[in-house]
Amino acid sequence: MNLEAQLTPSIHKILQELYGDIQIDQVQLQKTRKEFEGDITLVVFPFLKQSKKGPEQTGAEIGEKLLAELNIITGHNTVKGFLNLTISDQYWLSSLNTINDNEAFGLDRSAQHLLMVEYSSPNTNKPLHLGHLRNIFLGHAVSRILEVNANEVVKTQIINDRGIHICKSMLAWQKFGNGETPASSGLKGDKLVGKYYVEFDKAMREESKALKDAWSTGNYNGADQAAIDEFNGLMSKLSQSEDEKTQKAIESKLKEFLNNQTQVMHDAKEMLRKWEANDEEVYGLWKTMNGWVYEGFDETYRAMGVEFDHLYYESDTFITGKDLVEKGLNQRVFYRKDDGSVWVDLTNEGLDHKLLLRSDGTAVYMTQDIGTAYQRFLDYPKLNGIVYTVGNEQDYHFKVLFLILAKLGFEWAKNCYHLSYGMVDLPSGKMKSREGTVVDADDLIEEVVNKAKEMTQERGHIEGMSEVEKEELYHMIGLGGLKYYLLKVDPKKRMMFDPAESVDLNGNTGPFIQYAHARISSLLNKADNIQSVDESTELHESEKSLIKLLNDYPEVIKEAGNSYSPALIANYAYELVKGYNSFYQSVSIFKEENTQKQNMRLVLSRNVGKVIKSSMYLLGIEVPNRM
RNA sequence: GGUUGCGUAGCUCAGCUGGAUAGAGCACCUGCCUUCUAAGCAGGCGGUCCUAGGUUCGAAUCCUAGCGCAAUCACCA
Repeated sequence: MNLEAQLTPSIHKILQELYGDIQIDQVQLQKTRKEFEGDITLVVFPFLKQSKKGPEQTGAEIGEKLLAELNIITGHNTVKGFLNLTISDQYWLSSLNTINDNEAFGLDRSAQHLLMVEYSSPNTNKPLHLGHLRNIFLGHAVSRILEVNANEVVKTQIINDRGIHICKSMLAWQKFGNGETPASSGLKGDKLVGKYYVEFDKAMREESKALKDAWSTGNYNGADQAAIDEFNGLMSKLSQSEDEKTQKAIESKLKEFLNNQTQVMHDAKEMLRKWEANDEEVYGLWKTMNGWVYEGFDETYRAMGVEFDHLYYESDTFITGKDLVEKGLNQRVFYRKDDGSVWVDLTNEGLDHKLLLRSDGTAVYMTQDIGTAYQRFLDYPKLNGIVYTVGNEQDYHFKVLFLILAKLGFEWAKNCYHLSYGMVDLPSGKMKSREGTVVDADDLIEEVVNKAKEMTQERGHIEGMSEVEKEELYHMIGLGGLKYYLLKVDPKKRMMFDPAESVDLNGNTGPFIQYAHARISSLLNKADNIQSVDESTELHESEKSLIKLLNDYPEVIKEAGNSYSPALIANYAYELVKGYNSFYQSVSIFKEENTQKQNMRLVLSRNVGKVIKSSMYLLGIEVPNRM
């Protein structure tokens, strides 16, 4: 139990003795700011009415009484209505011993609930990029944070392995690939498939442009009349549009229309139909190319140091989704329009109508998500809830999904949570695949590791390490820096990714924290026979504030769990390391002649190291013993 | 246009359920390695907490309005 929780009841009781009726929530304790003397501060403003005295006098009065009655309080002073209380060194030293005795300090692995955390969830038509990195690191870290908040966690992803986008890559590969494989080209599987996705897009754009030019000059070349009419309608609207916004809207409509008229697009759609009809050749190609992608992804996940317990594929769950929609239709939760499409009416919930099945009976994204959620609760009957790590561009989607699941009568719907995170921007603006500004995940990882290598060699702390150990170290530092950089920002917020800053080693960075751990390891290597702390040892200010920080750890873990925020852990670890560095610089350990003090400093160091390692583990970051 | 989110130092970000003189890192400037790892430490410079009202003993934090930015509102995913 932390100090505040421990003190509140006794202080409340004493205040009642002094002033009569005082509510317990009027007892507001906070940490004493470092410019004042004391450890914990009681805000006295709420008691002025009952005390009928000024803030200074009231504070002094309460302070005297607390000093007399509570023996862990050894002093007090009142500044402008804030009663600062000093807590005995003995209390702090005793808490250090408690921490020292508990190897799993702050961690509750009791697994009382079963949760599923979904993250990554890529499409199988292109490689992972920077946006996925934030998603993956976040989901992975949140999984670990939930695990130490009394949950068992199943880590999962939903792989978007079917649909028109996959067929595009497949078609382009058929047309232009000449049988190229990852083995024949030396390209990573996901990169190879991504290359053909780009090829498709290029072919479609070229054809689309040619079509526009031809049709603009009246050369329709046998196109059907309805299409020609729509084209001319859009063109004349475009020429009449006045403001920029409507013009842009019409342009994008025109573009989409033209894309849909192209032969390659027709072929891709035909391929999708064949896939749904289980056409042997198409299905075989689909299996092969997805297989390449998975091999590529696995390699990237391994480099990232993340893993999954259970994979879901949309090709397996979209049928379930369709069945559930039919069921909902029968229960009159949904309705069918004349054209055969199926909808849900969410106007009572303040939202709109939402499509669940197309008029041709095929599934949309929402349909698949309904099926996947249902399947998960079938697979795990004890499942308490699902956490979806998905960008905030899909806030609306998940709001709708959870409402639909509730309407279908699933009680667990209320335990589904959208872990919504902000987009990652580059200094040059948004990432756009069209403009080639997408930062590839593999490239980025390689870059940060190389940078770590360069900087580590420059420092020269690694003599005597084997080549393997060195490579591991570079990887640990590079990736640690990258993860920390992406995780230290509040997940909910949009963030700026500055490539130069992400490989920085100084200040609020991953390597800064790793470095502290390496220093501590090196210290402990030189020490022998560390005992528990003698509670009469005299405490230096920097030592006391470090012990206070250590005491905060369990609370930080809880808050991080409640708010699904690894950023709280990152910020805490940074504060702890800053505190440790300050301590490290201001006192000496092996030159200390007082053996009690020396031992206490070693215990303190050991436990700071332990908490650094533990908090970094929660972020998915490894810490070295040397660097 | 409707809805949602955001707006804090030159830049990137912390500031928990309202509490003291708003904090870090980067950048810039000063010091500190014959002492346990200088990827460090100590210090300096830097603020209309978007604006205007309101609630309160007290507001960066809560409420209202406005301005700006972003996302979303598809038989896309």
